[in-house]
Amino acid sequence: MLTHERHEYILKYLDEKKTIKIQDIVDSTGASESTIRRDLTELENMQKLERVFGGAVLPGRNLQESSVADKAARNLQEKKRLAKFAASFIQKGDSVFLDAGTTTYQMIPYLKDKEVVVVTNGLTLVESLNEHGITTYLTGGLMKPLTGAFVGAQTIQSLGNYRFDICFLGANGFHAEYGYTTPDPEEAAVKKRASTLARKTYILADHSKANKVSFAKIMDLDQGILLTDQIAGNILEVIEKKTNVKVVSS
Amino acid sequence: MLTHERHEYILKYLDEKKTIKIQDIVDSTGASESTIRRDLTELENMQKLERVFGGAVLPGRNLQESSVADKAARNLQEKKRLAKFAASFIQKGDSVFLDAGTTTYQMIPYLKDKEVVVVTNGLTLVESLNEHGITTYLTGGLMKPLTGAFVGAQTIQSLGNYRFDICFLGANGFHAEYGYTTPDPEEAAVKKRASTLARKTYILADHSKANKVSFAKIMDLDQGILLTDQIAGNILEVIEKKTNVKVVSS
DNA sequence: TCCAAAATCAATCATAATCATTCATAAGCA
DNA sequence: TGCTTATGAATGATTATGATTGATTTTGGA
Repeated sequence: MLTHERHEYILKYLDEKKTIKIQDIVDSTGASESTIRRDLTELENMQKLERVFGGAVLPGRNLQESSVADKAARNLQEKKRLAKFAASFIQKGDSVFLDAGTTTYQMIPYLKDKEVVVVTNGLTLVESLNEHGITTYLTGGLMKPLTGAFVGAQTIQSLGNYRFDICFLGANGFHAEYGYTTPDPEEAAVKKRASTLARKTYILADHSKANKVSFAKIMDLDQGILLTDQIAGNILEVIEKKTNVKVVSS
Repeated sequence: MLTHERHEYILKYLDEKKTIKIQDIVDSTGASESTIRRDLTELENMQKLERVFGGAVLPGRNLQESSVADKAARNLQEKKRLAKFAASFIQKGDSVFLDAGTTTYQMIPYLKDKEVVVVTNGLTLVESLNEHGITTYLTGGLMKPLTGAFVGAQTIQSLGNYRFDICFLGANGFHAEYGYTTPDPEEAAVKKRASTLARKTYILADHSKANKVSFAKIMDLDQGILLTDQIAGNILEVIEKKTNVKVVSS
């Protein structure tokens, strides 16, 4: 069976049943599990489907809710720990840039008593920041429905009006050679811009992001301080040569 | 049964019946109690439901939402009529400024087929615009918690990047001598700025705003076209001398 | 009201399923 | 032949699951 035929089969099946199990595909196509996994990964990159544990589903029509909320729920406790740790680096009265993202979102409760001014590009963060009584500026611009992050020339320009004492960014991967990366080039550009406007930049990325490389580069490792939870010994050594790493005490 | 499938099942069931028992889910999915508990915990983290003893219910709307929703519910039908009327002035392909506010919010469904590009200063409008697949830029800036409107120098500056074919503003009062007014001076400044960048400006204000004067002036009556529902005869005459008025046909 | 039984709960553990990654091989193509 | 791409098997890691435990909450009768 041709690769293309399998892809067609998967998509057609998905279109009818909305959901598909890897084992079922293996049984009906005769291909190996590895191959089917590769198929699904590829189709996911084309945004034709969304992978879930054990199979795949049609991409949520309400992407904002389904996939972002999914991610937010995952490892919530670890995210909170990392967020609290990150917030501990903030001084009273700092001007803070807070990147859009589920981990940075968890930092908000810990900003309450710091008398900070926050600038963010995250739509979902604004309301929560306001509820906590934190003075907040939103960059504005064009919104990415998937992440609720603002991007584009307008966003970049907005940022130029500010200087930050401290800047917190999310990243999908960090790698000794390729630096910090994230899937969307436009979001990467915003992150980079924010970083250059800050006296100190911290990147929040848990251990699952170690050695991962995503499509768009944000910046090199040495441009920021990495905050993470735990990390395998030998990887840590390589990374530590390039950047300053701080690990949450467990 | 995939984890994702169970989640879908639970949410769908909840959406119909408003309430769900753990035992019922166990019986109908065949999964263990532990698993279902974990499902519910996760869905609660996503704010898709609220756990109660023995099961789960649909999440209760928080206070912030309810008070805004209250306001929105008031005269909802009239607002929708006025909004639909306003949208009828939009040409295909127009660049549109949409002011923050409950009436302008109701215009969104009618923008769908107009292939417009929208710029707005209203936080609550962005998500709805995105759901309707409308290309949207948010001005950003400092948010006014009560109205969800962005204001300040940042907002004003953002606006300077655009020119609008058509501009829709809300107002709390219109008056022959004092013009269009609104309670917040900063919001008034944004409205005025948007108006000067537009070829045509429409103000949406129902009859209850007639002859009312609020603290901050947006602009004189002759700077825009007033859209309203009905208006007492003698007032209308006075207003009409100063501005172009269009009344919804009832 | 109070108490005890029943139901439900969170937390933990071991197991099973699924996962990404790597490597060696096979197939396609110049 | 030499090169690229696709495949399948093996691995160790990650995630999901079900059973068990003892704690907590609800229920219903005295």
